[in-house]
Amino acid sequence: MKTDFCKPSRRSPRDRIVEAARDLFRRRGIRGTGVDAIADAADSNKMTLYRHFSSKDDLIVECLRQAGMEMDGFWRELEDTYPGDGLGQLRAWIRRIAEHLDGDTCQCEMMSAAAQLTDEEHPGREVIRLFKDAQRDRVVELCRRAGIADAELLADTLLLLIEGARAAQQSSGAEGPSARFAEIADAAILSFAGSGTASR
Amino acid sequence: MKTDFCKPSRRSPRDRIVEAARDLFRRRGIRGTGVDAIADAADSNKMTLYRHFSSKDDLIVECLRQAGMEMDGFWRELEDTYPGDGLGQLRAWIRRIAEHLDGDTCQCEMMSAAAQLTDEEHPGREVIRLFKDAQRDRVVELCRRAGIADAELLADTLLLLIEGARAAQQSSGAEGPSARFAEIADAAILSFAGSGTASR
DNA sequence: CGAAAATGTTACTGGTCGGTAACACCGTCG
DNA sequence: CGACGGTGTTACCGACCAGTAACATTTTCG
Repeated sequence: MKTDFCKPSRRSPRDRIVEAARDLFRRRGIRGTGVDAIADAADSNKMTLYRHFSSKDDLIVECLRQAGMEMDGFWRELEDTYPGDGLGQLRAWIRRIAEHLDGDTCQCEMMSAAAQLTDEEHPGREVIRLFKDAQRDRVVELCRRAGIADAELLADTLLLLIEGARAAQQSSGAEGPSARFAEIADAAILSFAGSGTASR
Repeated sequence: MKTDFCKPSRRSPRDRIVEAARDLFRRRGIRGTGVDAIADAADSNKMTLYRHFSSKDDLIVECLRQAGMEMDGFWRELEDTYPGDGLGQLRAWIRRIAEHLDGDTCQCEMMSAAAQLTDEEHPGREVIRLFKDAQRDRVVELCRRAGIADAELLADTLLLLIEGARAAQQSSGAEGPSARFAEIADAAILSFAGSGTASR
């Protein structure tokens, strides 16, 4: 039995390290974050870190994997909330992103990581690629279920708008073009939904 | 009189340093590029670099400034080619960006720099902010001249699509959503142009 | 309890990086 | 010529950083 009644927030060192790493990577960047700082922020130490991860790159990959799994969880959550309702899920997705834009932390580590892992051979890039591909497939499927005629085109449009909103947030700040992201994305959906709805 | 007939490509060390820095920053990232590598690539040396720039950050700022000036030149070029034709300039702008997407180098250093300069106090962030604001104003003006009713909304839409295309290029590769950027952007312009044209 | 596994602590290595000092070189111009 | 400004070369400093070794401590569990 775990005696976690007095330290309920205390998870395993490994989990704390990954959590701390993700936080620091978001705030200070991947290259700008040293392993000592990660271990320190995780209230652990460098040795324990290197017992769980063979290298910093290994830790980076794990962080990206966890970020991807969290997104998967969100997708499932959406499916549960709007079962079979592609349009509802699309809209909820957009709403969620718009909310998270205002937050200080750019929720999607994938994009900023892609900008920082300049080495094309970095193992993390494969994780990013797989995630993006899966995300695109999912969005295309949602568009299709929403009865959009050219589902791929709307999906790509929305994906571009989303990545753009995140990027604009970083370069132009919250008052820049990203401020009207939700409005713009909804308009895109509307214009596609109006032009053609499939059979069922 | 300068005897530059035998070395016409040899510009001043300062120019070569900035050029080399911009190239390396694009390819290996800002944090991933050391000053030694820059001086070396510029066929110069670290001392000369530090005689022209007080620090690496100073050099970064100069690189961003030059990138901004090049874009200004492109805007003027557009105005000369399509004088007074907002729609033509918008379309040419999109075409140009789409072409540059395929290239190996992400032409706009501003965005990737924004992702890498995690320090909010970095002097380069001010340059980026100013550039983005000016760019937005310019695009809004073009939309207005194109007779778009809600010029700001189309401008923000296009800006999001463009930033998104660049970001998607980095994370998903050239075959991702960015492949259809031009198509999507043109469709956005069309949908706005159809819904309302101003007086003159 | 007692052994084993996991975790923590300290100190270290080898390398990189931003930045500087001292000095030598080389063209220009008076 | 000679002074001088811009440039190149070498060596160095201090800070940081990824990763490791050796040892002490705590936790887990039979």
